[in-house]
Amino acid sequence: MNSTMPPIRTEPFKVACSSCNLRELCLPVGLSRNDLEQLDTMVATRRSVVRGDTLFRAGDAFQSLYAVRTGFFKTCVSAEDGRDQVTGFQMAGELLGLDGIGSDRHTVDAVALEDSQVCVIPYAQLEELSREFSDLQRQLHKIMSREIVRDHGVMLLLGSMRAEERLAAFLLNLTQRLQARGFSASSLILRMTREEIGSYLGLKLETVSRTFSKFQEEGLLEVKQRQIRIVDQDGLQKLVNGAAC
Amino acid sequence: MNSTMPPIRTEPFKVACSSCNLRELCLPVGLSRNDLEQLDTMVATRRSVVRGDTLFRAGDAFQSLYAVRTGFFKTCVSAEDGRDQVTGFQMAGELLGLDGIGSDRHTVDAVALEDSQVCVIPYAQLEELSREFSDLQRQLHKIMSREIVRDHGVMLLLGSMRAEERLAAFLLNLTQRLQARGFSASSLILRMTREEIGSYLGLKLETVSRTFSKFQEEGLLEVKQRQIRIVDQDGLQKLVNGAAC
DNA sequence: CGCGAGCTTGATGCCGATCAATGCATGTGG
DNA sequence: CCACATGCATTGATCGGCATCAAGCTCGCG
Repeated sequence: MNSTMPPIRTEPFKVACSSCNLRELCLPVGLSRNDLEQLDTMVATRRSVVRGDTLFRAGDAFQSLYAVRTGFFKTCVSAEDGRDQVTGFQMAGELLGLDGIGSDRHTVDAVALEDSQVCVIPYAQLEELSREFSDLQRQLHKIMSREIVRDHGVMLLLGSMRAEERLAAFLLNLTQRLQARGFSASSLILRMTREEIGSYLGLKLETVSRTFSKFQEEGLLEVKQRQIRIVDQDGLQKLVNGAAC
Repeated sequence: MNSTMPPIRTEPFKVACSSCNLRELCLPVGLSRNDLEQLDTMVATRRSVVRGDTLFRAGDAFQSLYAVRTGFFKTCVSAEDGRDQVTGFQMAGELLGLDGIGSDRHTVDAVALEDSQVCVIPYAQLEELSREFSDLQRQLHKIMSREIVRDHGVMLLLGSMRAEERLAAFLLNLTQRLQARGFSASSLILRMTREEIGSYLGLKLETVSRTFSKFQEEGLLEVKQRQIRIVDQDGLQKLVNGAAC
């Protein structure tokens, strides 16, 4: 494994956080003008990852965090026996690599589901800078804490929801995050396969497919391959809340 | 909810991290003499929680982290409809409350499964101190990152393992942590009910019970209510790795 | 001593996995 | 431009693991 690394393309031209249109969603949230300019000095490079390539793999040395600038990623853990589990999907403004801090090695694979760009955030510098700027420190801590809380939500989903509830929760979460980025709340194109959705939700791809079909029959969704239109958002929400009981 | 808070018992006598026998497992790992003394000034109080009581509840304002000094806790998230999910079990040296940083409110309930004591770590002070002492900062980040990694492991378990594998993984994890604290690697007393184990593992209590019985029949364990003796650790390990396939 | 919380065990049923076939979209080479 | 391959999605039939329902059992404790 980790045999032949593909050449890493970095683009070291100026990509200021302070003028990034994602600054209200990304690491810079809540930072002052001054703090932002400090961030700019640190986040000096981007990196492009083509669809299907990995940004990093489990076992790789941990150096940097990555903020998704454009595109879409999944992260997977895998057990020795080959089983693997998608642990999350990341879109613009979301951070990748937090798992690596604890052991100086990444513990998941991060795979681009479409051609993507990330901002490289050298971790040593981030730690240093966050010692100086308490707002940055606070923001970093919040992001990590929220990741923990998100994971707890996934555990609840995996541990106690049924297939329909899981898929409904997944779709609502996805649209909510897309909406925060200015996309439609009701219409989306899935970046991932049925199998990847299934892995994330603890279901087999056939079950995901059947559940999509069921939702369509019930008038909750319109499904055409990866194009999804949400027809009855409240209906989905009720499923998640278990109001059916 | 949160109706009548029980009186909070704090014991403000000196409980120095620098002389704590958990310092190799807890927040102070890897800190220098000097850093440790700084920690001492901050972690000034303990709090006792009797079995069945909550240390904090979802929705409570977040003020402090807590390090388990003695005893045993579980943390639970709950959905609106009442379903709840145990997200973890915490023993001596482990930190509680990280979930609260992101939103200034706790998002889980922390319940003592036996009479317990925790060290109170005022979070504002911890942030401040960790700006000054980079080793402390690094340690805090590592702890948060490891929590994320742990959660990913639970997702893998919940998403792709079968009942026997889940229980085997759970037991091995538990004994490993107990062993790190100087307890036997092969003999333990469960602090939680079958139902709580089931909630953590995404199983019903009957399934947990049956699986214990099965393990006993197969000569992997001796089970007498909550007293467990691990007879064949390798056998359990093989189950987890899916080597049975 | 008897009550009750928690545990065990059995019988049955259902949800989602598995196995298998077909359909649909995209891309590639003749 | 068509023929075919390939990857992904859908749908059906069947199976199995775990949930559910329902009794007893154990043990600690008032």
